[in-house]
Amino acid sequence: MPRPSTPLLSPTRIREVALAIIDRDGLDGLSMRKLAAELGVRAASLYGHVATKEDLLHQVATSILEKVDVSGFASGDWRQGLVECARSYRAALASHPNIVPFLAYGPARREASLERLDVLHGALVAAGWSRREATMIAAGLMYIVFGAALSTFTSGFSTDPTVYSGRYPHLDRAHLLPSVAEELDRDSFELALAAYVRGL
Amino acid sequence: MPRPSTPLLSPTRIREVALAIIDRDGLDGLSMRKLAAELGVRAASLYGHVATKEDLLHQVATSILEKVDVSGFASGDWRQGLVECARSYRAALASHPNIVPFLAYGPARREASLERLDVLHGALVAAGWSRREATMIAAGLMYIVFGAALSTFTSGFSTDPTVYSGRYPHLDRAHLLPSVAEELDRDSFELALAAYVRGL
DNA sequence: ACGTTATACCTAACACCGTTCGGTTTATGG
DNA sequence: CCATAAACCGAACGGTGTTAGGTATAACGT
Repeated sequence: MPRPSTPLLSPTRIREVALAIIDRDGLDGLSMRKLAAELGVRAASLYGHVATKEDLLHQVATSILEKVDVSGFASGDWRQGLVECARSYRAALASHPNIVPFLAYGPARREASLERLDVLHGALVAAGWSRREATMIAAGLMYIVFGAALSTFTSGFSTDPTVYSGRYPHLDRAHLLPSVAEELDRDSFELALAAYVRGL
Repeated sequence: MPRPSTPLLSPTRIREVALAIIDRDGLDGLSMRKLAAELGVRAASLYGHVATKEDLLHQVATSILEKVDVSGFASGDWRQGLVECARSYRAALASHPNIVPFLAYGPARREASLERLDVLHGALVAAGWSRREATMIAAGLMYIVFGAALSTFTSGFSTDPTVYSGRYPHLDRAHLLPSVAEELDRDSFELALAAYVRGL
């Protein structure tokens, strides 16, 4: 199949299908050959639109990061701004959890991340924090956001009660967790966020 | 080379060299062939000692997690216990940063993690928190520990000042960060930890 | 001391991966 | 109408994790 009348591929479509595969099959489940197949194309054709697989992943990452909303700082209340910014950040990450490990890699190099970081940093400095303090406070917020988005905690529990019963005295009801994992994850995030902001 | 007089391979030696490669070349820098080569052996020989590469990574992960010390709870002061536990956890992770992304994957399934989690959970319940609260507090602590260990924040900055100057008004000194990244990372972690524990 | 067996390594191969090279056909601009 | 560039393809390269089957030796039972 040579040059078709209407192109089969576009950067946008490639990104969308790639993200869909990541959501469905995980980060390791994305291969250029599989992506091409789902686009009705062969792997080599992708390289006319994308420099490399890593480049594609960065594009997908950026498309997710761009949904983070930092307008909460407009209120002037930096604590509220911090909370709303963190919520928006986590929501963006939680909607595509499989890509978070990649997203966590060097976020400060991504333009979309830097723009938001700049707003955050500026608002903190305007509120009276020193530059260094503002950097550290923003870092701490990112710790909680990414830690929560990795969702490494509650979702890792097994649904098989025999894994825990009798072996870990204080975790003998840990098997209950997966059934309410989503709610517990959100509540844990909110608790951590509230405690952090209050403790500043 | 058939059966040598003294075995070249042992689970311990394999784990040590694997970790050394990960520390030196990153998580993606570890391949079974390279690992075998550094052990003076061919790749296939590894499979007599290790079920799979993922199995090997879990073994390495466990060997790191086992160094986490939760004895800080013996003091009876749960806040202090939380802080010391988090410090120990982060120290263990920070000494092998390249494996953290793998470590972050489902830590609650690992025996070494569960043991420590059990101690943490028990101490919080003993201090008067409900089971659910204890779970969430422990989760929040893990958010900060893993978020900080991913070190995704300060270490991601470029050393090239032109990347930032003039483009992000509040980050115009961001290029200074890498030179003091280690100290800033530690301080950011301590600040986040202190704020979190105080805010509980 | 000798034969058997299990051990600990090997070579070769499979199926997959990301990526590149050199075509082939067709849509598009002059 | 022709030249050119676009968009896709087949085939290949070197790499990956992993398996099957082979081989020589160390260790063991008699």
